[in-house]
Amino acid sequence: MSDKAVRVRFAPSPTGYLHVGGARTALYNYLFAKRHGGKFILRVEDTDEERSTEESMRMQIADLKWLGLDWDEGPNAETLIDVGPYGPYRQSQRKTIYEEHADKLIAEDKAYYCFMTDAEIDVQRQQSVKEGRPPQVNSPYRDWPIEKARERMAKGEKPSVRFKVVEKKDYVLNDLVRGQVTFPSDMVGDFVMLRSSGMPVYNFCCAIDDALMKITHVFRAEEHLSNTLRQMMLYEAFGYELPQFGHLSIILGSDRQKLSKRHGATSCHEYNLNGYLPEALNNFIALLGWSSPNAQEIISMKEMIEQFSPERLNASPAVFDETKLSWVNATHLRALPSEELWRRVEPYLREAGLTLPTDAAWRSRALDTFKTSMNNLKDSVELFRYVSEDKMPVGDDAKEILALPTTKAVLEAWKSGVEASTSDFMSEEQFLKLQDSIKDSQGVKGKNLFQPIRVAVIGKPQGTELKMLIPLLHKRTLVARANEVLSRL
RNA sequence: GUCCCCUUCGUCUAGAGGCCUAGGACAACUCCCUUUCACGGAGUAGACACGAGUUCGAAUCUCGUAGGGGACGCCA
Repeated sequence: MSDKAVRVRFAPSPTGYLHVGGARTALYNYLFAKRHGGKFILRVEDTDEERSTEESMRMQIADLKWLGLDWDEGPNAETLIDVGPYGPYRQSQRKTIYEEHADKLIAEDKAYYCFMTDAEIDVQRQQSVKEGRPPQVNSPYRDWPIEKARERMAKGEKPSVRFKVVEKKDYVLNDLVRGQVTFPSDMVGDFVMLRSSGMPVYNFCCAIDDALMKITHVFRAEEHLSNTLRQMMLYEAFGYELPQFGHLSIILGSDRQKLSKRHGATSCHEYNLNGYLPEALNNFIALLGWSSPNAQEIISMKEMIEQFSPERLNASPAVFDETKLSWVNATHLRALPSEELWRRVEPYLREAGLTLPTDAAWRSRALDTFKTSMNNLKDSVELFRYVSEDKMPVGDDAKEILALPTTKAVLEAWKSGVEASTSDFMSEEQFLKLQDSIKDSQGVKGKNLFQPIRVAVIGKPQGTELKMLIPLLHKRTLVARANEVLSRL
């Protein structure tokens, strides 16, 4: 590793929400920067005018913030105003930089104006494929004198600018993840640097920006591996120093195809909405392609920063396993102190419109009894519905219990017992005493005793322990629910 | 088609030539705890893609085959 100050970047294109694959790329870059006391830069690759939107940029920024992946340089999360000495950080605002670079290469005969039309390019490509060659273009404008090109431009024609691939040789990349990778230069044809619209193309601005922003290490997805050849050619042409590259394996869906929308939730935003904790998502995606040296499965951001090293990055693709994510999430969730858990759960409960007691002791008690059955924050809604003052639905699975010959008497005894209680909330001991007295007076025990009571409390025969549940419910709710069930008998 | 990358339990992975009778985690299954459900605890089952080579010795190195993925855009 070089002794230069570490500078890494995450460079998303703003087209929709942040994808989990992008989040993992961002995470690794962030971890590497923090591990080495370096800088983490956010650069927006918005050169595709058709698809890029500021709205998407805001969405991705919000997702990054949610994950806690804060950047040192780049657009400010609220104002979008650039922060840092190497701006602008949005490629659409760097056009003059790219033009100057293109002009330099044209002047040095390392690039040229190309007037080929889409149709001409298409014909060539098809011809190449037919002849078993790679579908590269051979531009007839490659060796045109510059004056001739300028004449046509003066007439209003808008050419693209292509890089001139000249020397036939091998480019050797020492990849941090894959080791030595050799690309023959004829793997690519003369590629476009500047579109006829004047907008630069990914490979061109990526190389220039990484160089100008003094990026030292580039962790990015595997699909960019073969792009690296073009970028190496550009670095060479400009005489810039090449950063270190690490090409990450891609994330697959359960069918082993590249993870995409049809696999279900793929954006961080959806996981956020569905009640996943950012620390859990970070934990889970980090382990898709990286492993902790001490085999930790549950790991905090702080620990990941301490432990992260590219040598433990895995080059083979990984399947995104929702079931394991769910476990990781549940584990993080249960480890949260109750005040913190309440803070996270509260928006979901509020959205569901539940009427709940407001005192802290009640909340923490409720959380303690429910968190073992929660896999995500959203699960809290159904659980808290039981202890809210709201009407509860009585499920079909309660029918069998309600049909028991002893049920009616048990529930009448239950109801009058609750009504006789002197406090608003029964204690665990009071409940146990009441249950015992019903057992004695009705001669019913076991399942036939506690299941009807549970139905009269939560509307279904299975669930949380009654002695935990009852003290969370106000007397009037208990009575109302007992009445509701009794009315069905 | 051409080039590049990848291949260890169902899934994520450990593994840097002898520590491997291949370890861990999720999931599955069994048992324990428990008047239910969940949590928790203890177990069981389950993998080196295939074929050659190198070596005293290969999951690990080399080559080939097969399978998967990526790139070959005026997308990123």
